[in-house]
This record gives sequence, C-alpha cells and structure tokens, in this order.
Amino acid sequence: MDNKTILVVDDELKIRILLKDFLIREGFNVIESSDGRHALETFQSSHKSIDLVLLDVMLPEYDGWTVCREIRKLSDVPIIMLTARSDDFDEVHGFEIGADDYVKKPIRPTALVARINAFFRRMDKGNQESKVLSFDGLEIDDSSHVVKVNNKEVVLSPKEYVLLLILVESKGQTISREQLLNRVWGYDYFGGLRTVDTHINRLRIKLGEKDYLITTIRGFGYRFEG
Amino acid sequence: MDNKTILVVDDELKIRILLKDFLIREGFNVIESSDGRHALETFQSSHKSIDLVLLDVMLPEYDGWTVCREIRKLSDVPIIMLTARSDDFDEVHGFEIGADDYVKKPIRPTALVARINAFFRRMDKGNQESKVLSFDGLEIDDSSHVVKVNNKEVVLSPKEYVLLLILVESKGQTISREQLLNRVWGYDYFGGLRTVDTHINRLRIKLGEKDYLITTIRGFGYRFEG
DNA sequence: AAGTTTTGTTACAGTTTTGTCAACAATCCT
DNA sequence: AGGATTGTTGACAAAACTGTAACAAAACTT
Repeated sequence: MDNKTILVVDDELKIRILLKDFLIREGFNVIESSDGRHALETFQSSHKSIDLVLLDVMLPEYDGWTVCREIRKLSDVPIIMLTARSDDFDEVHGFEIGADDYVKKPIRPTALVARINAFFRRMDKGNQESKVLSFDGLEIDDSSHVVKVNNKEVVLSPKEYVLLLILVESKGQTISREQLLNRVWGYDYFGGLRTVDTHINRLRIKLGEKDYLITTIRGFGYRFEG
Repeated sequence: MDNKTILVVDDELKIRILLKDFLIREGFNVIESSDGRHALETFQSSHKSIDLVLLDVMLPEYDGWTVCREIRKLSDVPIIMLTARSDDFDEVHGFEIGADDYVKKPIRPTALVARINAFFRRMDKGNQESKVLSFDGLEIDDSSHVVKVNNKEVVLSPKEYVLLLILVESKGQTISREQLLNRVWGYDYFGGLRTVDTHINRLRIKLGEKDYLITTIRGFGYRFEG
C-alpha cells in the first residue's frame, strides 16, 4: 500500500512537530502549514497529492472553519478538525461545514492514528459507493446527517443520531449499554445506564414503524438488525 | 487467563497503593515499581507479560521520559504517562518520546480505568473475529448472541446463554455443577446446586430436538457433545 | 432574556428471569 | 426387590430487567 500524504495545519510549532513525528513513524507523508492562508495556498497548489487534512480550529489569518469551507469548495478530501477545548466546538457546526471528524485536544496519538486509518480503510473499501447506509425503509446519509424512514426525513438529535450510527455500524452484533455509553457518550462519562434506555426509546419513537430494527437483547444490550 | 497485566511506576507509595487496589478490583494484574531503574529492570525481565505501563513523569534514578524511551526500544507496549504539571512542554515531550496517552494529576481512578479499558478495547478490536460455533443443527454467534437450532432462532435468557456457552467451550468434557456455578454464576455465589439442574432443564427445552447435545453424567455433572 | 430543544435522571409498572422447593422418575447398589 | 442416591420437572415467589412517562437541568435559538 502506498503512503498517504497528510496536510497538518496548526500554528503551534510544538504540536506540529509532534504530530509530524508521530505520523511519519506511522508511515504517512506529512506536509505542514502554520496558518490558514498558507494552508489554503498549499492545498490549492497540490491538492491532488493530499489524502487527508488535519486542521486546527484556532488559526491565524483564517480560522479553521473558514479553511475547511474553502477546502470543501475544491475537494472532498477527508478533513479532521482538532479542537482545543470542547466548549468552543460545536459538533453539528463542524459537520455542517463539511468536516468529516473531529478530535479534542489533548490529542491521543494512537487514537488519532486509529481514526485516520479508519478513514483510509473506509475509502479504500468503496470509493464508488456513496456514504448512504440503507436498510429496508431506513436510510442514513452520513455526509449530510439526514435520516429517512420510508423516504420521509426524520430529525434526530445529535445523541440519537450517533447512537443510531454506532448501532448500525456494528449491525447484527449485540452491544451492551456499557459499550454504548463508551462509544456514544465517551469513555469518561459516568452517568447511569438507564440513560441508554431512554435514548433508545426516543430513537425508536422517531423510527416509527421501523422501530423493530433495534432489538432488545435482554440482559445484554441492544442490536441493530441488518 | 484473560487478565491484563499492568506495570505501575510511581515513587509515591500512597499513589501506588491507590492505583494498585483500584486496578486489581477492576480485574487487572498489577506489577509495581518505585523508581526508574527498577522499572526498567522489571520490564526487561518480564516484558512479555506486561500489557500496559502506567508511568509517572517524576521518578528517582531515571525520570519518566527516560524510562519511556528505553521501554520503547524494547517494545510497543502502550504507555500512559502520569504528569503532575499540565503545561504543554510535558505533552510535547511525551509525544516525541512515544507515550500513547497522558493523564494529569490529580488522578481520578475511575477515569483512569476507563481510559485503560478504552485502550484495551481498541487493541483487541483488531484481532476480533466473529466466532460462530456450530454443531449439527446448533449455531451460536457470540457477537450477536443469536442461537439457532436447525436455522431457527431460539431466544435464550442470559443465564441460559452463558451456561450453554460454557458447556460448548469445553465440549467433550464433563463439568460439575460446582464448576458451572462458579463459571456461570460467579465465585461469590452460594446458591444450591439444584439451580443448575433447573437451568439445564430449561436450556434443553429450548434446544428442542437437539436436547441430546447436553448429556447428563450421573454423579459428576453435564457434558456437551461436540 | 425568554422560549425551545436536548439531555440526564428518576420513578414505576409490566414482564421476564431466576432461585428454591418438592414431588416424581430414574438409576444404582447390595 | 428394596432402599438409597441422583436427576428431572413443574410450581411459585422473589429479584432483575426493560419501556415509558414525567421532570428538571443544560444547551441552544431567537
């Protein structure tokens, strides 16, 4: 497999260096950029050879959102946003603008690399296929976050959407409440397990007649039927 | 057998004890070390059996960074650094050295354990194969928890499912009621042995015509015929 | 700042699961 | 055969699990 090239955009030299080192150690090629304007120029001049963009939100010249939007006008390259704190980040905002994923600082290198690899794996898998998952009567367009039941759009809240996505991504497998808490709410969330039930319930209501797609496996968790 | 072993390196006795107790309670094996030199020796002598290293930055003899670097020369074991200060220098330094994650003091044990678990989960996600056990007419898909008899799904209760799984995993061997109580109900369960009989009975009923797969070994226990 | 949506938690009722018992059946032993 | 031991099965109450509604806090909109 030939090496992928990643464009790293961050104004902090230290972070840039450490990301570069880590990515190179993982076998990627790295192009660096320290501000928004330069990043855009770099991308314009050589976007054919860039396979993924790591983009800090806070940048001089243009901020990360702007850079993201501009890049989107040129290309569908995967963009992963790096956010300093969770406060100043709005996930929905990020998705609307066209980012494919986001990673909160402080960055955990292995996690980041796992995420990057996941992207490339997904891309290699079906470059032709659109990112629309669909099962009998249920459609999930992951790029636009639109969910349809019998061709009618259903509006899901963020948590509901992620919950559904997690279930669908491991369809056929039973996932415990603990796992769902970890994957939807995060590994550092310590709320009660009943919370999952409630959200499953809300999700089912919104799925309407297709609610049977989410099965309860008593004593174990939930499962999406593919 | 499934237990992961964690090497805890910290010079403060209190913290070491705190971490050890917590980790052991969570089902990990723990090896301790109080200074850098000893940690390295320990790791060199038994790094085959160490699955993760918790490493304090400030240590006598060698400091945490040095220990980290040396361990990296030997192995790719995940390393989580415990840092007292939260300024960027530590993190950058850590990235360069090759640590996988950071946890800032003061440590919240539950959060730390969650992080460790997240790590292990991600790691053995790679070598996770959906194992489907199947015998004439009986199928057990452990990832989805679906059991089929003659291609027809059979719904088992949690206890029934685990019971069946235990039996199947040691097929051909006779397992005593005591062993079944231990492995299905847990080491700290003190119920009567008859309980096993009842559940075997219920299991057989649900297995229908395939009930002969579970044989009674009079005076000893039960056996699954593979 | 007020109103709306999302989210986490709790409470409770309906259902399933579970443990235990006791009667009954089968097997073993002398 | 007869008694003793062991296994099976049905009944039933206790415990556990889940779905749902209600409510309050938090986040987001306008």
